[in-house]
Amino acid sequence: MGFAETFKALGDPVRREILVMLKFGKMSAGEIASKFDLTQASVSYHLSQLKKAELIRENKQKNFIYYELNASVFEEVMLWLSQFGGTQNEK
Amino acid sequence: MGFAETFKALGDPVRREILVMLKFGKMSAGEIASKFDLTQASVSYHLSQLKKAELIRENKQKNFIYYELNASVFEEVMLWLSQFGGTQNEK
DNA sequence: CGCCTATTTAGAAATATTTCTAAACAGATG
DNA sequence: CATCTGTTTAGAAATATTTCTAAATAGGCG
Repeated sequence: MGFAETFKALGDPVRREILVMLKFGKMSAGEIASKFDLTQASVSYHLSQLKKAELIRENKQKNFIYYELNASVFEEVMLWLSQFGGTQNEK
Repeated sequence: MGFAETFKALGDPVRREILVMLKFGKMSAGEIASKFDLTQASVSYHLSQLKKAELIRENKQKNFIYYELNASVFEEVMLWLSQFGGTQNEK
């Protein structure tokens, strides 16, 4: 799977904010970019990092590219983290 | 809390390996360093990053510094991740 | 086809991270 | 106290990441 890429992707505040935005539904690259004070090219770079980490999926329609969350990788990350006792078991 | 630091800390493979080692019990800085092909100074740097992220705690004894996991921050990270549907609910 | 519109790619500059070597520090011990 | 052991800190070099501007691509539309 590649935890390195996943955690690196999650390490950036812009990328975490993109993920939070996508919780409320899919958005096009342009819509996402408009929420940040960054060029579209920079936001495109962040989207590519999130996609590489498989935290989001893209889906082309007309000449828009829509992005949406990919819940399964979040699950895998949580599973990995749970090995450190991060649930409400012990204590 | 500071998810930026936490995820950045988790993004490095050496640091993830340190965390996995600490699952089996506390270890001194020297013991940890001996498991890597890196100088002690470099491993010390990684330990400082993990400590800054509060993923580990230190505990001095004699002239050794022992490191151990801090489960509570793992919990917070999992909680944050769960907002993205990363548990076995929906579907 | 020729041209919009939405988005990405390339390449460069700025910034941050990782690693090393050398030096410093802190506590125990002879 | 002088020194040894375990570890960190400082500073520099190597590498990676983030951002920008400018150019390229891709698909739909008149």
